[in-house]
Amino acid sequence: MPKQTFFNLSTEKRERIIAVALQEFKEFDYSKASISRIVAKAGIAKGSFYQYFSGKKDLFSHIIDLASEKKLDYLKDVQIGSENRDFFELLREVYIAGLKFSRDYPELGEISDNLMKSKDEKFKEEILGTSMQKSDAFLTALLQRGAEQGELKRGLDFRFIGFIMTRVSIALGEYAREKEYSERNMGKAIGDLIEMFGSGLRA
Amino acid sequence: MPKQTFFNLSTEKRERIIAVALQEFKEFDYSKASISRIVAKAGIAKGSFYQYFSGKKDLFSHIIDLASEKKLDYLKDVQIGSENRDFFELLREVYIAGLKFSRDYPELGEISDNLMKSKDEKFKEEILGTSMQKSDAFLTALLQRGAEQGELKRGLDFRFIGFIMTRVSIALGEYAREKEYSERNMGKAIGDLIEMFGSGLRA
Amino acid sequence: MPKQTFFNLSTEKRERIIAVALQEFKEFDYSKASISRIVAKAGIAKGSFYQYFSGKKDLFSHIIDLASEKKLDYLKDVQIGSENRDFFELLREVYIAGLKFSRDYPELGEISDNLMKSKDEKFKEEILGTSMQKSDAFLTALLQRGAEQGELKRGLDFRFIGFIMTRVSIALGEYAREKEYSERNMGKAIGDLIEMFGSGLRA
Amino acid sequence: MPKQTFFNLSTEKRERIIAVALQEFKEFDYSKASISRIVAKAGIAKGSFYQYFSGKKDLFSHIIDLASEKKLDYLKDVQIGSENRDFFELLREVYIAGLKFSRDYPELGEISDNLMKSKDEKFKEEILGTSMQKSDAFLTALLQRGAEQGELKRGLDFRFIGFIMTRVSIALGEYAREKEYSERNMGKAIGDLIEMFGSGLRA
DNA sequence: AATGAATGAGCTTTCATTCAT
DNA sequence: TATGAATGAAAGCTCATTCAT
Repeated sequence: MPKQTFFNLSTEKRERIIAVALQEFKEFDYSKASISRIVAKAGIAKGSFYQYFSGKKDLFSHIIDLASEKKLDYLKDVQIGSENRDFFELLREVYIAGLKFSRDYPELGEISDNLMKSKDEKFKEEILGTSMQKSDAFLTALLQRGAEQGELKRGLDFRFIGFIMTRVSIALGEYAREKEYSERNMGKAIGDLIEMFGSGLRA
Repeated sequence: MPKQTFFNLSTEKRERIIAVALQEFKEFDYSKASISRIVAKAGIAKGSFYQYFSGKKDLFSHIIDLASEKKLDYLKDVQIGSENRDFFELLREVYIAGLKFSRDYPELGEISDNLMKSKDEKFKEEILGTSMQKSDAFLTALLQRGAEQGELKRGLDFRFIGFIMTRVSIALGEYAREKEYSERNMGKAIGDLIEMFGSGLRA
Repeated sequence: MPKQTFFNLSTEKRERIIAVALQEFKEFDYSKASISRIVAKAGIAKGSFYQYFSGKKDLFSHIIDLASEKKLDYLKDVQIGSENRDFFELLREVYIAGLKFSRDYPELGEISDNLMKSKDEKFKEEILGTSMQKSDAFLTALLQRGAEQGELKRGLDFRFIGFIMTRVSIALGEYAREKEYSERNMGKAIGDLIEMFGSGLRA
Repeated sequence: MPKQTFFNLSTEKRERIIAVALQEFKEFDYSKASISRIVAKAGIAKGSFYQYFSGKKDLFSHIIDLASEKKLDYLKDVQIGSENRDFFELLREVYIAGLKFSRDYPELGEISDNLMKSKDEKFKEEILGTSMQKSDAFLTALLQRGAEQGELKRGLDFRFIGFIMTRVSIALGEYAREKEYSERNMGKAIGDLIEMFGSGLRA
């Protein structure tokens, strides 16, 4: 958590720092990202940085928090609650929500995806902390409910399928970023995906 | 490529060095991996290391080569050529081959998967070089053939589906490593996967 | 160019660093000169050095700049412009200026002379950059003017003579440093030199 | 001095080693020259090198000895002894001898010139040892004799003039190497030089 | 005599973090 | 609160020389 001093800053300065940090963490992975570069680009003193944040990890953690928060905003739109929703429809909406988040906050999307792919589990947990990727929980919960409502085949290992679906979600974001996918094509890709998950690829 | 001196080493020493390096690259990503640590653990002099390899990249590159080589050994078993093979059967075999590779060479598997997930495309290409992940080509070729033989639904974006299948393949390895999946469970997971790709998850 | 941080340092510290660096580059040639030794002698942290300079070359380059600057100060006293100046009188003054510079800044003199003698032309140009040894230009210009005003024998290869005169100028500095030449003897040596250049050594 | 083992080598091998070493010391100054590179190019084992020479310095020293020896051969042709030789004629011959040596043994010439220009007096003496640049002695002796025979102006500081003439001799070699001076132009340059030393440059 | 692997002190450079003002 | 100089451990790498065979 940033120190109070950070929140006392003018909005302009605070946002400037975050914007620069986003650029940095987008361009370089955590260990390569440089505090020196960040303070230089943000136009603040080195010492000041350490008055706002306890260190590099604190800043990164804060950014991941921002990402989780924003992503959750998009996921909130998915009306999971209502009774008669089809699982695959919901899944489509979850994927669409993820893509919209990625489109609107490309840096946040890329940074948090990269964290998700990180192999350093200890670090990952340290950073994600309690916020522990709500979106994963989302998918797992969805799957669970689908199973309970009998929408899904019996006998599947849902933990495994959940794991796969999460990775696919991340892959979807990557694909979108790589190919600069248009809204229309994104729809097509997601369509293919849902089709695949729903009734398979077999002719 | 390691220098000739490396290959002149006793098998014991050569394998010791590789084993230590595998541990290091498994634990740390490329930039954090430390030659100092490696030579200390392997019990060789710093200077000796540089008589064997031209540098850190050379060592890493060699390890990736070993991984590609081993993985290819496993993929060779997949009889893609024979006429009447069903696409999904082949896919299952490819996934199984990948998992067997991961089981038998867990460090190689993890290290090369991590490289595949790296966002530094330039570095990736530099390291993979010509060997350019034969396994990806494998999946894409498979998909292509399946489409041509009319085994797959029409209208799918195969580039996208290929991208997803590759990620899923990587995820499969990760899952296996994480959960120390038994042979039996691995079969189950792959079964679920093929079922999903084939006829979907819908009840 | 040193970084701004270097110029922000207290005069005492800045001069201490330069003094130590002068000693180092005087004693060792560029490639043998050691930053480790310099920081140790100057009593600063390794990291600090790299806050002041971008690297060894930067420091060396700065020292050469100082030398050029100082030397130019001395050459400015030579009134080349005035009409009726005899070439050999001017030459004497140029040599005297060089010697005074060498006397007042022996380390700068030695270091820049050594650079001039270096065979690594690429490195030389990189370091000298635009400042490209103003003193050489000085001698060549002088010679040119002398020739035009008919003060010099016809038919001489002035490029060659200029080359020789520059080397002699450097040799003069070396001689002075080696022999700890007194003011008086320096005058004598230069007198001999001018006599030689002017009317030869023949009895 | 090389060890006896070196002289036991076949002429072919010995000469190959020397040829490679010449190339190396010509291209790099002493401290930058690399034994590893030399043995690689010469196609001998590292250990072998240390059976021929006690170290880098020994090899370098041997090369300088070769240079002194060869140069002396050329200087022997200058008939200093005969009574009626004019000093400036002899000087011309000395310079010509030097240039011929440089032309016939360009590497030896460049290497020994570079050593002469070195600032590390201790190293220089260590290397030159007793052979202590016979050519310098030559020039000084010449000057001495010229003075005694009344061919030179009185009152000159001969030690200084000798120093200068030696440097000029070195400069001459450099100039020849740099400009790929033809035999004819070399003659012209030396002519200018002798004219300068003899009766000066003044019109 | 020949080999070439082994050595290790030394190099330049980086960077998150601390601390005095 | 803001500043930016100070820090030092650690990195990758080089190379003349030694040593065991």
